Amino acid sequence: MTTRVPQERRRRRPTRSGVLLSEDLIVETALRLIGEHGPEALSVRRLGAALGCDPTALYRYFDGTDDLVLAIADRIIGEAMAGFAPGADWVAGLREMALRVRAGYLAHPRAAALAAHRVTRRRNEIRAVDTGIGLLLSAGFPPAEAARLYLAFIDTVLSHAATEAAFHALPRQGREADQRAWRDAYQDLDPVAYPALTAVRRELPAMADSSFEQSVDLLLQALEARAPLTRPGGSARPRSAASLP
Amino acid sequence: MTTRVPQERRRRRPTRSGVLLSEDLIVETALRLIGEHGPEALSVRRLGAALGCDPTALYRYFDGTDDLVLAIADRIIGEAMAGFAPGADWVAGLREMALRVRAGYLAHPRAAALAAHRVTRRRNEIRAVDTGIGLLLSAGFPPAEAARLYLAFIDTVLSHAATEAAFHALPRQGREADQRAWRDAYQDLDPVAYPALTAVRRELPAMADSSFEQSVDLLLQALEARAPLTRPGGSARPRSAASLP
DNA sequence: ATATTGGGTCAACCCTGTTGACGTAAGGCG
DNA sequence: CGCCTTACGTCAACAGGGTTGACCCAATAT
Repeated sequence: MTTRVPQERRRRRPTRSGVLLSEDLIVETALRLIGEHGPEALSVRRLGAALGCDPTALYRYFDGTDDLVLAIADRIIGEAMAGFAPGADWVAGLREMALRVRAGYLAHPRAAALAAHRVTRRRNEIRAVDTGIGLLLSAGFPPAEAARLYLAFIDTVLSHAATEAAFHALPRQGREADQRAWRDAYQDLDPVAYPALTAVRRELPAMADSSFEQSVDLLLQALEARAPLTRPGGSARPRSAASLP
Repeated sequence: MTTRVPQERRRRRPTRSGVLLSEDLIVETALRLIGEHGPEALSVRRLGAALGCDPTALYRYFDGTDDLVLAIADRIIGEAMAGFAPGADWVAGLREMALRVRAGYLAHPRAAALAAHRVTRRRNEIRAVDTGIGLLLSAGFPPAEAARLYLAFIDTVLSHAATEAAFHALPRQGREADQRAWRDAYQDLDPVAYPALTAVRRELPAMADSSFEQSVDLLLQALEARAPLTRPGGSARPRSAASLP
């Protein structure tokens, strides 16, 4: 497994350009690079150039690109969940949690696309799991069901966020092509071969939009319907009238 | 500018090693390559070597790596949906569709990691979209809502499948380590700092299991609750009976 | 039989991540 | 204060990636 840098770095030596490298500085610069010049700007060489050091100097701080990406991912999770304090309404809490995770990933699409399907098992992730399961427990779900439902919830949120991030991480060309596809390729179809597509033809351009919130809403609706306790916030959303008492 | 090969290829010319190239042969070889040696084994050069042709010959059939990946994705969809004929029960139809897509991606776990997040805009995908939207229309949803809900449905299915495929694509070592993590790393936690995790401690090993079916069930439950028409199959939802003892 | 052109080949360019050797300066220690 | 160790920044090099343009042969259309 990754032989990470053991402890506090004591000895510092400025680079040729006078910069004092540090793990934090490298991660921050990597995120800035991605934010400014697009997802494909993250490479060891470019990162070295942005830091004003030799690219290979980064290998003194990280075992490789993978290790660096994990460090970035850890920071993203920390940023996303920073200051999150759920209230009494567990449905609203889960929804905000979903939106925070999604925003965190979308803020750094390339890093997210690389680290999306990975279980970090680090502090920030553990804290998030505790928070999420806590919300389901507060809804009255017994422990076993709370754990299972949380898994379904977070897997849905994470995999959707990963999908969106992966799309944003595509090179500009492919991204636009994918969006255009719903207007172009799906428009002139044989009505006999594709009756359903023909029926919803005018709605297809909207398929380029994100389904994240729609999916989360559907999931939360189902969770609320199954919850042993009614939630404190009351039924602010129209669909919950159909839920069980 | 995707200048895809217009129609049937008429002129054939064997490569130096005597192989007759074709779009199908290239895609099949790519899938075999990925299945045998992992996703990183897919490169234009290696694929050329496996086919017994010059690497750049592939550019006569695909605009680039991206185009090839889309063709691979579409073939996986085609394999998964082959022979699928939904009955009157639209919920059951969507569920089978979900399971088929999942099985298709799991059959090629390593290719799925590359392909699952893309819009192929090819024949097999278009047919699948038509089928799925058709099922929602048969449930009585108006066109706009059918399109939006289908997007949420298929995005959930695809992104979950991608997550699972990515896990299955891990080397055996890392997979077992990930599963052990739920027993090990999440077991000895500070009960004060992580109360919820402590409460569900005995259920955590189950977190290593898949949440695919659970998530699909939740989604279908929400869809059924919103459907204008009651479904022909009756309301014998497997969920309530399938809940844990 | 000849003209056309699809498409396989080759060389070249610029990008990537990663490694090993090298040397310099920082910091502990006498 | 000055040595000695070693952290770490630098450099050169390697192997592999995608993609392009020129070249030219042969398969087909006429």
